[in-house]
Amino acid sequence: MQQKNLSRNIEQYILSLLDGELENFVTLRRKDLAEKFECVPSQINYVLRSRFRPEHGYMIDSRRGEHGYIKIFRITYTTPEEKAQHSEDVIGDTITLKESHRILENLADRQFITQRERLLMEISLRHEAMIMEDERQDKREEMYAELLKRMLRSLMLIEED
Amino acid sequence: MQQKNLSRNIEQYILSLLDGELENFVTLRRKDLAEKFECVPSQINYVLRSRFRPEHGYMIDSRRGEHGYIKIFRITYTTPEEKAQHSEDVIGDTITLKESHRILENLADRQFITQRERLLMEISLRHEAMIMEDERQDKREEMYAELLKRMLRSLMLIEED
DNA sequence: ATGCTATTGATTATCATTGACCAGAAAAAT
DNA sequence: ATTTTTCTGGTCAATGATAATCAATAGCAT
Repeated sequence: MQQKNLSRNIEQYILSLLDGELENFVTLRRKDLAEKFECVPSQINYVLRSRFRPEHGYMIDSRRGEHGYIKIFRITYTTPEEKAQHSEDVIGDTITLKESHRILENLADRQFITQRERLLMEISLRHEAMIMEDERQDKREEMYAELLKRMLRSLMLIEED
Repeated sequence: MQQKNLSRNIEQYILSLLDGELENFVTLRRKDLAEKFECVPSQINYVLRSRFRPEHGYMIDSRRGEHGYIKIFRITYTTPEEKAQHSEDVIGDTITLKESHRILENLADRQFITQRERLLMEISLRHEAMIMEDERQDKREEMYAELLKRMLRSLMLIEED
């Protein structure tokens, strides 16, 4: 019997635990969680792997055997520089448009950026991709104009944040 | 048997869903929508691609597999079309970086855009300018990464407005 | 006739669930 | 002190359920 939105439910549960904590981490047992959600233990690993990695803003520490545990940390930043560095780490040296989209989605979900800002960045990336395709050297100013127009048009049509 | 105005009907349906929402987004399933309109699922992708891109003021999040979904965000207002038109008039068909800078400064002063948004656009324009200079065809992904990093780093480092 | 827009279906990619098997730590047995 | 057992959590591959992409047509407006 499959459950509905099992992964999502487990994710929400973990997040609620974190919110309830004074600390920025929560400790739990894989076995117990699996029992609570009536699923196989490896389901927990799947949720952690797909939703609680550093690129999502979390880190995991765990231990096996007797008194085993899983400890989930919410990554916090003390300085803006740390935040910036984290973004750079997540992006790496190369990135696809698809990966960019995923990152922006995540940042917007976590409210690090507004939807407007996300929109701007999506547009810029797409525009850049478009440019790289047909490689014209001249017409630079037309290109600046086009990009700026796209961005402003989008912004003008939306509400303030 | 092809339908008439299929894409347009789907577009209208999605827009009506968005209008009916208190939120600025709507979640739907591609499969269901395709069934409702008695068309192949990929038709939905066509509609999204041709009418709900970031350039149109919309953004899409989606997931595949079990409990997959498509989430459509509306960033745009329908009303201030004149505002957008005004921007386009001001920019014209060509523009220099210097002129762009002045326009953005002015827009920020008048609080049509936030300082963060202005920054994003300045960065995109400069980056685009840089790209056009040395004309390399490959290394696209490095370029996306570089632009995105610049934008995010900048956003993270400035104070909130 | 040409070029843009729309439709379709085959193929590919991604997400979620499950269970069999692997690895490590502590307790128990020797 | 060493070995064995037990009690954890981790990894991986198979499967099924979606959504995305791509290329081939078809329709339509100019």
